[in-house]
Amino acid sequence: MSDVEPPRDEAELMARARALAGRSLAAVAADHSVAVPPDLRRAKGWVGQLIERALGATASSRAAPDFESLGIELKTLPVDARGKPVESTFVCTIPLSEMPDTEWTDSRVRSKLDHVLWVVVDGRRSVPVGERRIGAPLLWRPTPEEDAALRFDFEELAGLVARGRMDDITGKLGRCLQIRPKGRNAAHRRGMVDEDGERSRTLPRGFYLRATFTAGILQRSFRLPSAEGGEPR
Amino acid sequence: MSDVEPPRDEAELMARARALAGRSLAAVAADHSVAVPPDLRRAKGWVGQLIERALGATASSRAAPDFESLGIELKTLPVDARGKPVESTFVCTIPLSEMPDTEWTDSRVRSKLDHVLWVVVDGRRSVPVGERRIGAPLLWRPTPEEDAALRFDFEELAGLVARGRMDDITGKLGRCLQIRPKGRNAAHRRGMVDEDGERSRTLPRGFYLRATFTAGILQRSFRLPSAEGGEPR
DNA sequence: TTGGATCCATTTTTGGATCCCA
DNA sequence: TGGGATCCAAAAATGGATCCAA
Repeated sequence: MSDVEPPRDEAELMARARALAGRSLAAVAADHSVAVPPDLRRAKGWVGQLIERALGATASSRAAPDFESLGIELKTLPVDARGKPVESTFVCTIPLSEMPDTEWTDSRVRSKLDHVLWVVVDGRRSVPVGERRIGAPLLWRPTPEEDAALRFDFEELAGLVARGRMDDITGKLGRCLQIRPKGRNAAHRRGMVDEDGERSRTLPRGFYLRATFTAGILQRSFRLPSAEGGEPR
Repeated sequence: MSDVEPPRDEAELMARARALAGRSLAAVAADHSVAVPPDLRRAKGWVGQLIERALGATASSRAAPDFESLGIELKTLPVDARGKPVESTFVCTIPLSEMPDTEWTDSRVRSKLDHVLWVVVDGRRSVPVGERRIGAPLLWRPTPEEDAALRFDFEELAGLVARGRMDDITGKLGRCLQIRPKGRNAAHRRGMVDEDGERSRTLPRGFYLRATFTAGILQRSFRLPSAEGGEPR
């Protein structure tokens, strides 16, 4: 069971994901002969990579959906005791040179988010990594409202990037989509050459979904369909 | 006695509250190894937090009643020499984004006020904080008349908030429930983005009960049931 | 007396910084 | 370097309210 074949179709993928629900990370790691780290400080992408293996994602293939033939992206989503995301979700790095002439509709952000398999995982630091359990999977496509909200933020941010105002960009911008540093460390710089042939070096950054946005996805998918009753309290 | 367990039921809570009646704040503070401030200018919530401890309220746990399992909210009520409240009572902050689609019945204000344990405390500034005595506790639920009055004010205020007229709101509105600033200082602003993507920054505000309203609660509970005779004077 | 202004403690949220692997 | 993300110090919000000039 150490190497899993890519799922042949959506149904097979979802069946596998549902089979993981309720299992501990230690159990799944054992299935694939993977060692469990004591904590995630030195193994930040460990959970995501474990789930990739377990579901047969085309391992770390670049610039392509995790399930290439299905066009589906995999994202693990760490949550707290109440099921709320505890972290923002990385989407993709900023293709600086492409940004100026890319519309939302054919942007990387949008194609990454077009079809996502969210796998909820216990993200409580108080629980040892191996004992954390995998939760329900959710196959998601943005609703028209979600797409519009993402587009709104994207256009604002893309506008700044296109006008070369990279240094005016902070993580504070964007209601659901934000831009934050993404790289080895703060000293690291990425070179680029702009449209006028000017060279500059900027901090590498990426697009992230705010936790409030992913919380909304989970709410709408898990709360509404299940319970008729209103809000608690 | 430094850490008090949450009361198991209403009877236990009331027994504890009655046991505090007549005691000085210094005495209760000593029981819990808490230092008494010289005055409340720099320790505005001190009395409330002391009583929380003494009664075993789920210490500073947020967005939940003070006595969670009992569904009871704790409020200290500072009074003058004649037993009249000297201050308005803070209820909750305004959830700006929720206001437009919240009815009185399931508003935060109403759920906060649904069941309140009022603990009367000497609030005279002429008396050193430590020497001020705790008064009688009163477990209260709004009467139909009180609920109707609160609802009337709430609906007027909520209407203004919903229509975005935040800047027309002053503390003068509302006969029993009012909206006043609540925050670090007058310069502080809280950002929000409305449904149309418009950004605005408004002064943080909260709902408060006017002192005349809480005075009425005390009157009706303490005066009428005890004395058959008419009004004094 | 009132209502705009302010103060503290504590929890929650943020967003800049950082880590591993292929 | 890009893709998998989490860390964690600092900021902001929340709940406890009272202050004080007009």
